[in-house]
Amino acid sequence: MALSERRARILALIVEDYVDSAQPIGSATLVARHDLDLSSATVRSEMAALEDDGLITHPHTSAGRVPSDRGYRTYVGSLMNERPLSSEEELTILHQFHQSVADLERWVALSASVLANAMRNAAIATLPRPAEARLRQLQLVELTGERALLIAVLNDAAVRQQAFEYADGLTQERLTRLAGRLNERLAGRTADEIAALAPAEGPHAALEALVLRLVAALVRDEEDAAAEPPVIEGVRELLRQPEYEGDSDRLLDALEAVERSRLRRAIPDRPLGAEDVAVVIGDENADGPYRDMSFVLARYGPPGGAGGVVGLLGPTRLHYPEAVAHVRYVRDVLTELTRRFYGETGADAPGEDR
Amino acid sequence: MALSERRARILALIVEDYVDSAQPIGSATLVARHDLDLSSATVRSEMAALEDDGLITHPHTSAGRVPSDRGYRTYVGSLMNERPLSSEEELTILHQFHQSVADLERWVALSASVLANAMRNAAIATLPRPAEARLRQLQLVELTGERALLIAVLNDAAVRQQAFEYADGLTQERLTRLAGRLNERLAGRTADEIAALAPAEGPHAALEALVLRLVAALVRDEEDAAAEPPVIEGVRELLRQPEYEGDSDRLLDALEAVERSRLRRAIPDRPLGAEDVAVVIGDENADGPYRDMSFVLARYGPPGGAGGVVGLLGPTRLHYPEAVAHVRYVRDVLTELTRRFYGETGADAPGEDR
DNA sequence: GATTAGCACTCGCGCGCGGAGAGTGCTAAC
DNA sequence: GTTAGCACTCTCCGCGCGCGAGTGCTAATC
Repeated sequence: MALSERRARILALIVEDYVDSAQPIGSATLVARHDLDLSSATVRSEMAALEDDGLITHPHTSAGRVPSDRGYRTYVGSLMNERPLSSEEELTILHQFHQSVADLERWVALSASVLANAMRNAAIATLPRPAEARLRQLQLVELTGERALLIAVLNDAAVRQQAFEYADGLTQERLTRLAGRLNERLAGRTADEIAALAPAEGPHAALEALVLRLVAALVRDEEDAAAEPPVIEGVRELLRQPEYEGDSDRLLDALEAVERSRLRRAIPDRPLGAEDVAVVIGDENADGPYRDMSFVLARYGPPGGAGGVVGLLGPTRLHYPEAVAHVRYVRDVLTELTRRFYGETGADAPGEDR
Repeated sequence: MALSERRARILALIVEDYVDSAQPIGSATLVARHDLDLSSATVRSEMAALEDDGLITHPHTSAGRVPSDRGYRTYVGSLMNERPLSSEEELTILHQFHQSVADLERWVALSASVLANAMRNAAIATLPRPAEARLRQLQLVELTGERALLIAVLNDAAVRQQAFEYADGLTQERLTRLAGRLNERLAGRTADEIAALAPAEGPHAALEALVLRLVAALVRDEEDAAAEPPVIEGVRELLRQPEYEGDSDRLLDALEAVERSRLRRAIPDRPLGAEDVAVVIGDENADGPYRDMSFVLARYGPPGGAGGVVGLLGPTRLHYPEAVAHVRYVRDVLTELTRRFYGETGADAPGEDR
């Protein structure tokens, strides 16, 4: 079903004009706008053929054409010209990162914010997750004699905490000693390894067992990419898109789509490691509210190392070339920042392949 | 300008009917619905008087009456019957807390969620802030030889972290020793006290000075109630209210109003300590997007101790009696949970008055 | 003097209609 | 294969109209 060059050109023009104008594109308008050496009648017959191929549709008989999801897919897959960012655009983006404080969590949120602003759509980003979570160090802090706080530092420099109760006389001294002993045994271990350990015999066995259980759970959570929902920015930009104008129902649907807990389930497994920038269009999405939206996603972080996902979310009517270019660039910036944050000799050195 | 009993009764009925139906209330409807021993004509003249007093208005000449902000204020201030929750309702709420894990942050979010569900409106809650932040313990963890992580546990059991760089040979051993020394000097101190300390003389003075600065900043941040924006739940419930139906512009305005960063500035200083449950109606709000919304807020947490704010956000057309009752009850639950979390002998004992 | 019945009047809302405009699909000629 | 021409289809928008809810005023009643 290879498209003739002319037909492909027309599809591309329809996509681009429609993305710009949000109006169905008629044959005459198309010819006029682009000074085509074709009559509108010819364009009409090509359009009819494109419609037979399922690449464009009619909202109704007497309206212009609109790309279908398959039309967008074809456009993204083989028709569009990637448009690398100008160095000016790159500088504008870099500038925003340089103005921010040196904090990875802030950077992740900023990435989404930058993308959202540049593309006038919603953007998402997940906090980095290590390829493999290992405990680096733990600390126990007495709170009240019956309550204590377990603090775990993981190999990716994340800090997790968990309060717990233990009826039987907690003192800071006892906790500090226990933490010291456990650190010797647990440092550098994964959740599975920690869970497999038996507590040392002795008067503190019960407390130690409790702490072991909690640590194992914290470390396991850290590996779970779905544990923390992604940040989302630019919801208002998204909802201001013409697709939602005056249509409160669709607007509320979209609002449901951008709920963080829902996004968490919708995105993470998508852009598999190597893939450059993944585009998921309309009905390629499994979950209902995303069926008329598109994701443009990329994984950031050094290969095999700690990483997350960053990208755009908008109606299927997206400026895909710009979107891909922006996501790629922001991803690269974020990868570099991640690498620098964890140190060049990062905890998760390249070479481990999962 | 004391209202006659009858006039007050009519105002109350208008408020209640309008809150229920979201439709302007006409004189005849009012009489019919409540079997009043009055003719619609009498009610009409009372309505005219209420309108002269600025307590109700007309959307247009031939429509029924709608309470004005002042009307709501009068109703809330002296007309409404407080409606304590039934024990059934209380149980439903308690049940939701008991099903959740024992984590204060979770509880705070849950409070908002419970309120939002019960009242079909948005609800907000801020994380507890101590009346006075003191350092409990700190820990230093080496990351890469040039980067390290500072972890501070505060008296309210909050854990804060901050990565930092130090060019000159960081080893875990050196950091652990420094942490031990600093803990002896800093435990129980406030931000100001920490900032005033001079680093000990010696080879580690520069590093110690750096850490001191960072710790002081972390502790100071903790006292700042505005540091962390409130959680918000039930946005969709709010936006489904009839005031926004089919009116995308108002809907987007409301969406702006529920942005966390905006809420942070809009709420915290409001419900001053002792006040029971504070109601802020419509144009009593200073910030634009809240001018046609109402807050029902309460402070939670033991008096003088760590606490935050929890409450409702909805259109001015709110079920105030139910809202106040729900906010009060959830506040009480949250206060109790906070107290229990920090221990009965909590770090911030009652008696300190700021 | 307060209350009420009666009535004219107002105004928003929903509905059907008609014309304009944009665009299509088909056919016949180039 | 391409194009001019044309009939046809639909949406959108403005208009007028009648309905219904509700008001405000007046005059009669308790």
